[in-house]
Amino acid sequence: MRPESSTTGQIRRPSLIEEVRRRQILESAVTVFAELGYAKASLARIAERAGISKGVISYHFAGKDELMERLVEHVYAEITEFVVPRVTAEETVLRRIGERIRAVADYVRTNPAELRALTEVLHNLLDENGRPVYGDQFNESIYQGLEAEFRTGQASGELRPFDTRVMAVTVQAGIDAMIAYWHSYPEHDLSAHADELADLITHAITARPTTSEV
Amino acid sequence: MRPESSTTGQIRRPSLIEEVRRRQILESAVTVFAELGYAKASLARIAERAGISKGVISYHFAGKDELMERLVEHVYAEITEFVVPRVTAEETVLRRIGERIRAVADYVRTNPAELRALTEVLHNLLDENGRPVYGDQFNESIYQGLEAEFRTGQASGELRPFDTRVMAVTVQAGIDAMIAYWHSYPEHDLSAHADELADLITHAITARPTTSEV
Amino acid sequence: MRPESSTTGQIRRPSLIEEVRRRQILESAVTVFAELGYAKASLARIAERAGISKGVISYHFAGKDELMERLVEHVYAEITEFVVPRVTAEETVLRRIGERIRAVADYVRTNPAELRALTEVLHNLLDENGRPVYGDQFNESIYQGLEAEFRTGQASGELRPFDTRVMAVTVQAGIDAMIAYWHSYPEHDLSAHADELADLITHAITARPTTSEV
Amino acid sequence: MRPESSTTGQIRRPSLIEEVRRRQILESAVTVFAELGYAKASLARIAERAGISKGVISYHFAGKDELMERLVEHVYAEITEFVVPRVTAEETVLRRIGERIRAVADYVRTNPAELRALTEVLHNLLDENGRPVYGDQFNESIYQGLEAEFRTGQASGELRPFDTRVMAVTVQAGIDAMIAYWHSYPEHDLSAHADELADLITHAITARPTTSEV
DNA sequence: GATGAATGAGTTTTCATTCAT
DNA sequence: TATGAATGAAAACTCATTCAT
Repeated sequence: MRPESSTTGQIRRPSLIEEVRRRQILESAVTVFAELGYAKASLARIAERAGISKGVISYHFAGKDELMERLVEHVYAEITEFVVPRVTAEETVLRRIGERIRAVADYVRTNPAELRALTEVLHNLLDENGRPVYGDQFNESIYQGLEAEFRTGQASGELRPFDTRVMAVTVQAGIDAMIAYWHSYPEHDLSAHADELADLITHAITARPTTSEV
Repeated sequence: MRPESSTTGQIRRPSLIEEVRRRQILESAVTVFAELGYAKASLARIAERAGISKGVISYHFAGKDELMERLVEHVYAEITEFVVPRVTAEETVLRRIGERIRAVADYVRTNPAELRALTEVLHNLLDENGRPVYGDQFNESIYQGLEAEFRTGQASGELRPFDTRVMAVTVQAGIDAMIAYWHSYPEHDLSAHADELADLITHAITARPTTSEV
Repeated sequence: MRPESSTTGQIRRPSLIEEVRRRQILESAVTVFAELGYAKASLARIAERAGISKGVISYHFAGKDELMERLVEHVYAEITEFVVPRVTAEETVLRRIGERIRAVADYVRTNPAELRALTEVLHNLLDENGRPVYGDQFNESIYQGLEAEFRTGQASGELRPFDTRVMAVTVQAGIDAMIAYWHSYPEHDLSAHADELADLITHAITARPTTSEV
Repeated sequence: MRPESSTTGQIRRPSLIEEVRRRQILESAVTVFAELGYAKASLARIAERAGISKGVISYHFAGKDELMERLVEHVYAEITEFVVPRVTAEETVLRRIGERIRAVADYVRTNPAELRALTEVLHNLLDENGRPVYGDQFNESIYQGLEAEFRTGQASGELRPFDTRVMAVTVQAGIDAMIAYWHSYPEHDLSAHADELADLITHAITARPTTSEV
């Protein structure tokens, strides 16, 4: 058993070697979840992929659930680290939205498995009561970030009035769908899709005279 | 074993009682997939919910995979039956798009389990090689239907020029996300979301002078 | 999965063949618990002894815990069925106590494994909070039966005054120890022990002038 | 590995620090066996309780079995040290028996975990052939001590004639049951039980005219 | 002396599937 | 047609033990 907490109640600082092992296990888990999907991603296969025995996983993680939670954190942190600097470097709301889309596309092209694994876990992991662990609680922070952008743009007159929550949900859905589509059709031009999606959203949100008649 | 084909080589016409049983099983399956999620939906639980023994399922379906494929067909047919007449009754492209969104929202409000179950199976079912059975191949017909609409509108000048495939993927993603969001937050106003989403898409696709600068 | 309850909520009447299987499994379990002790009595070994696969046990019992609870009931019922008629046939308190002891000794000589298995489970089975499932709640009914006897005898003047609870605990302990001793030393004369124990208890409980000076 | 014997063949004299460690481990083991029971008392939990790593236990004890054997010795020695002086201070057989009972009760009230842990190991520890390590071989010395007392009393006429082995087994069982009962019902008056038990045994063994008719 | 790390056997349980009746 | 019964593989997890540092 990995010493989770000492009798002094201090948080144990993980040793270097442990850090390496955990990372290695997480990366195997990413591969396996991405390739085999949630339902077939067993600890045995993750261990096999990592070239270690099953027990090692149990040693470093309290259980499969903790492993998956760490996986989510790990991938999410990695994406954020990649995307956020590129977004904040832009100066207008429209450019920031567009850059967000392109940055995610770039990340996904470089790390094709990561986001797939993240999605698998996010969509399927249930808590002990059968409710999704990351229902939309997970997306919530993304939505709030987008809504803040939208409100800024609406205040400045750059953007038209619209329901920011619906827009946020839809924009994020468009990004996710772009990725899923590319996963299904790897020969699809991801960059072009990203540019087109950015343009689509620009049309949807920018202020200008229009007559909705749907 | 259920006689799949007679010695005469004819396709066996399912008896009435068989049809009833299959429908009963499929409906139990829908409930169980919706409530428990893909990973926890076992044949035992589906049988229990239907009040029958597990063997019956094996008798009427070749296996769990076939049951899931029939479930997908069953729900998809049901949705289509509900949505298509409402869409085709509309006369402009914009109204048809809007009606499609609202019809799906109405369906989902009346049959909350159906689409959830469909999503679970669609997202998770893999073939014997571990590839998604319904990658985006499943969405393909939806995309093509939307693209046809878009091209009609573009030809008539009603819609601006854009990549119809990206638009189709994004519109369908917006609809799916609307449903998923409502599943997470049942108190969310689904009708308002549908209207807002229709408006959003209208802005994104209608022709008018604009200067994209994203 | 064994159909535990139908949708009608009726208690399922176990079929004959199921009854036979359950009895067979319980008897294998008795043997294994008696021979290997609680800690080494695994479902695998019980199945092996019964010549069936592990799955069969899971089919007929909800889990290892239910199996053990059924084992306790099974053995306890068997002993009671054997002992009670012999005890109730006697007419004085002293003879009933003596007959109880001898009857248990006779039972144990005929069924050497049963009581050993019972003791193993009784002593070791813990509930989910780590408390003994059959703490003394199990002995409680035995104690109360003995106390009723004692009070009857005390009321009639046949027995001297004493704390009936302590006496009940001690008498039962004497019986259990007799059995355990015989298990350790199979060549020990169990009948003679039973007679001697009956005599011992007779001295301890009968009314007559005495001067306690311990 | 701990050097069990040097190359000179001498028995290694354990260093002070080693002695301390072993005692610390044994005391943690006592706590864990008492609280969790035999089946759930793992080396991991013992190490955790002691605030050390599992490896330390392996260093100081050849294995879990040796640890348990040392635990038995340790607790047994402690009890003996506590009980024997009080017993030998008494001058008649009856008083020595009574004092033995009361001393054990006093010990157990002061050290509630010790005897519980002892019982757990005694009842469950098996040798490599699956036989109990401490069948009644462990009780043998206790029985012999009691039998010596009884024979002394019988020789002096203080006690009536009876089978000393059966009496020894029963007296020891009465003591063990007293403790177990108190463990189950901590609010039970242990001292009163001890006095009553002593009285009970006095009646059972003292010489006086009686007509056994059981 | 002590530790963290790793192993591999063994545990219970779940499950899709098969089959005789 | 339907059922109860059985199977065997695979799952997650626990554990005593070993070993390099």
